[in-house]
Amino acid sequence: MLTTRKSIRKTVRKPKTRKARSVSSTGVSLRERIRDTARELFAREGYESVSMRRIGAKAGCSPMAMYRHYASKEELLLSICEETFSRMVRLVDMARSQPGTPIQKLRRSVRTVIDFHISHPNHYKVTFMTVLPPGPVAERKVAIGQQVMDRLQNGVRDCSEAKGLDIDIEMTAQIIRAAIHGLASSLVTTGKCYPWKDPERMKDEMMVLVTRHLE
Amino acid sequence: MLTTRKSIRKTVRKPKTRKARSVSSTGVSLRERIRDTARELFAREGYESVSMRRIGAKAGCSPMAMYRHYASKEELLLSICEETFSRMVRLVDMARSQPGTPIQKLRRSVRTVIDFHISHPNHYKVTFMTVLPPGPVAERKVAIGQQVMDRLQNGVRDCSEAKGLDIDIEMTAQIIRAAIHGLASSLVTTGKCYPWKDPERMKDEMMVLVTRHLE
DNA sequence: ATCTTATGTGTACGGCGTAAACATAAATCA
DNA sequence: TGATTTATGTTTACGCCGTACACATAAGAT
Repeated sequence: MLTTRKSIRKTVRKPKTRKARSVSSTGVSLRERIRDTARELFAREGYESVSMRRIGAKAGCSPMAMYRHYASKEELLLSICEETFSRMVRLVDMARSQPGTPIQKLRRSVRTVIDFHISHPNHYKVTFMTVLPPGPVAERKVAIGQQVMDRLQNGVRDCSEAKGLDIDIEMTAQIIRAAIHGLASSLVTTGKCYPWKDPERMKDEMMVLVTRHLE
Repeated sequence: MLTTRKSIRKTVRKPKTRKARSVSSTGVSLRERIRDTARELFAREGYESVSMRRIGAKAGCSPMAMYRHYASKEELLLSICEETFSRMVRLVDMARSQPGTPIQKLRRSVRTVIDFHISHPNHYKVTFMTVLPPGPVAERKVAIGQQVMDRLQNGVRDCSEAKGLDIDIEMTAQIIRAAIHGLASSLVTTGKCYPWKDPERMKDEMMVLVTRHLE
């Protein structure tokens, strides 16, 4: 309800409570409305095809209003990516905190992430299928995404240590990551227009394939 | 040497031999120069970050000259994708025509495609990591890419029939495709900036993982 | 009440993709 | 050969784009 935000361009100030000027009847701040609108448009029409002007029109503000909340169109995109990554981290942490053997936890993590991507194609498309031009913003995105990889690697390490396996933990994690993205991108991009044989079974088979040597 | 091209906007005419006007001393037509320049720039800076004006400047022609060879910026991109796909098809066909058992041929195909992607990151980035906005051009791209999938599926079918296996051919091919792209995109995007553990072994392990149940 | 800060709008600029009109070299035909 | 047609280039111009900048005003803080 009381959404507090400090300016993005000025230095940090004492974060006293301050209500946003225009909080709609739904209780959603303009900042969130902009991000939600942008995510939907970016996913449906592609980052570069969507103009700030159109986002503003759909979110109900002037184009320049968005620059009070996001320094640029790129930063707006990055903010969506950050949200996606933080959700992924949360999902993986939850999956690993549930009871089970290390291999069960790892597979649950992988499965959870895949399902998250499939059921949130907008997040996936914007976060993983949008290439933003090389530069500082792109590098920040990579750094943030690394948090998920760290979790994945820890899951593999647990399996390895529990069974005393002699495997390359880093490489195994990277193969799993590649499998997840290969699957997710294939399913998300083609969507319903391509006759996938049985997505659920495909997910299971792929997951088992890349983790079989851990059990 | 004698590069013949008919107009892209006028109706078909009798295709008599006709030399292009400006074939540089290298024997490379303007059309090829534009495509090569565009591929390099698209791969390095991203499709949307590169303007037709800049491509023209680097290729040595006016911006509008390119519209005599490609109907739009999108069609220019599609032309690069077509080139990539046709090379992939050629590579897979070669790999399958060499002697060997079906499984050997399949693995050789997969390995060849992966290596092609890794050693031609520009082609890969432009063809597979550039999302062009939904529309007729995007659909044509999917249709063309299907040719490669057909080859892959045939390779899987050969394995299945040779051994009398009871597997889902279509799904297996799709899993292999997903694995290829997961690996290629991971390796190509992060390039040398990420400390991959041992790309060659990673390729081998992944390839074996997704084809093990075929031998 | 006054001051400060947060958050909105209006206007303007340089760059974009490309339509339209024009120019001319090359090929074809008489 | 000269005339005509076709292929292939340039110039100009239009309507969008991201966003810098200047300004307006609402919401605490004092």
